[in-house]
Amino acid sequence: MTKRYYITTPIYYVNGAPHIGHAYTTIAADVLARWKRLAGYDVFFLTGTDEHGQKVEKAAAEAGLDPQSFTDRVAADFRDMAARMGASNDDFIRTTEPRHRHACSVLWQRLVERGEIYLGEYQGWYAVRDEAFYNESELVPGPDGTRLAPSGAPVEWVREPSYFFRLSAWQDRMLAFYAENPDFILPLSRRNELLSFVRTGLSDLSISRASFRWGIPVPGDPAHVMYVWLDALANYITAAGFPDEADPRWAFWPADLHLVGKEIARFHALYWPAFLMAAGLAPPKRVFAHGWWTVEGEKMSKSLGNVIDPRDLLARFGLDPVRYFLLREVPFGNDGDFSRRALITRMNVELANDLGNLAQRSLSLIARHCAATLPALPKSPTDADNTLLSAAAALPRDLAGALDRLAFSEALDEIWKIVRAANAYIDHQAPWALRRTDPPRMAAVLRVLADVLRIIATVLSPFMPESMARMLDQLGVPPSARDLAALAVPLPAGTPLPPPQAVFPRFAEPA
RNA sequence: GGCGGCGUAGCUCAGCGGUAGAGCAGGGGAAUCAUAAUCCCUUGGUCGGGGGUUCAAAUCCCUCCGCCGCUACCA
Repeated sequence: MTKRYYITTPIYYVNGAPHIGHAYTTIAADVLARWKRLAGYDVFFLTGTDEHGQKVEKAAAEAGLDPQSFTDRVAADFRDMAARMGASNDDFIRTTEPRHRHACSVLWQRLVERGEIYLGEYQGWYAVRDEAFYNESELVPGPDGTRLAPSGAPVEWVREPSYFFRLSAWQDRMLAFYAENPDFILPLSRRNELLSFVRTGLSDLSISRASFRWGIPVPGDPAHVMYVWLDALANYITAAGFPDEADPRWAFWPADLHLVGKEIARFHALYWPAFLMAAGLAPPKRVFAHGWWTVEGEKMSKSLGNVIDPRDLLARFGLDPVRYFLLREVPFGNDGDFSRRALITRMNVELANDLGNLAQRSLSLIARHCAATLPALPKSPTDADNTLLSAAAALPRDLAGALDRLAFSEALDEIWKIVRAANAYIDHQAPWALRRTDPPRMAAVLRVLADVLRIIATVLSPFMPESMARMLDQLGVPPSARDLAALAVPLPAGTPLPPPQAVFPRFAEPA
């Protein structure tokens, strides 16, 4: 039976350019997708763009473009970002595509048929200047006693017809769902927030707008377009072939994991499963909300001018070090700080010194003293050999555990324990000294190192695909033998190895 | 206001009932195969303040101080 794994990033809202936060989600999802493929799963990895809504309509107008041309341009930019981040996504969905408009319409109709949608009236304090509704509690008193929006804009009480989703009827069923699926929304802090939100009571959700046009029309009532979140969330089933349940991709539903930023946890962990269950569809298995990055200790903002285009980072530091840093520096789920200094330290200490140099010193000795071919495994391995080899051999299993919990930084920490152990091993064994006293033992030591490096490079390949492919090249591992299962089969002694080349050069500060 | 979380070595954090841990940074030594990288040893903390429970508390309870998140339609 095929093991399947369906993972998604959010679809990114196209009213701004891609920044480090988008890259972060995409990279994390990519690592999991690659890891699952390595472990033998049939993976479907989806990313894309969310292109409807009033903000997009407005941003397009400001850019002097019609909405479709505008979204075409920005969507292309996000697609480029994903590719440059090394994302191995199997599909890239845009909510303006016909397949998605169709899926949304069918989903809507199903909700109507099941009595989950009704036509009502949306009312509230509306600020024309902000084009936004505000809560009573958010309003501030104006100078002449009138109410004002937090922005200072005047507000008026507005009523407009709107379709509603009967969310209030789902409160108990959602609480039961969370109780039955304690790991549905992670990390735990987000689960607590969500539970307390649901317990305080759910109101019905307005799911259509009549005040602008840029969206998917409500079936049977073209004066309304669908609420952007209903539209956006549905992308995850559109891409799985909905409503065509004969589509091979439908076998991937329900999704194993929706990776999201913490700001959109509620949409994915409450509204989305409620919509799905209301439509008679299975909810996703898990939602994980990661944290936010500050830059050099400051919140990212356009006015501070510190918004980083991830592609600028690649140009300066290279793709793999950036991927490594983002997942190593901060426990996934926490907020973190992106600092140039911290990145350079990790590049130089962990990538160049610890791992890069370990490979270089081991491979140089093999190249020079073993006729550039892979030595044979030790005939009678020592305790030191066995300790190191078995610790390395345990990595795939240990990492599977950590990665199932999305503990990327823990996983990398586990790997680095082995890297340090291997550096201690080579120092203690001193193969450069054995060369004179005991050449067969030198060869055995070097083979142990080569095998340990092979395991390390294999399990690290989801994190740093390009660099680890080069390392595996140098270790003589054929492309067909680079998954977890292949680790069980030792490479034949005598395999010719190419000349070693540094995989992670030290980063020198430009003068 | 309500609900939840955090405050542990210079820095980033782990530990969550049994007399303080990791990485980085700092100090000393070894080695010289290697990207002057590595290895070994080591200096740092009355675990935010106070009170309590316990034979025993970073670890449980109370309280105070300081931060932070959520509190409905806003990626």
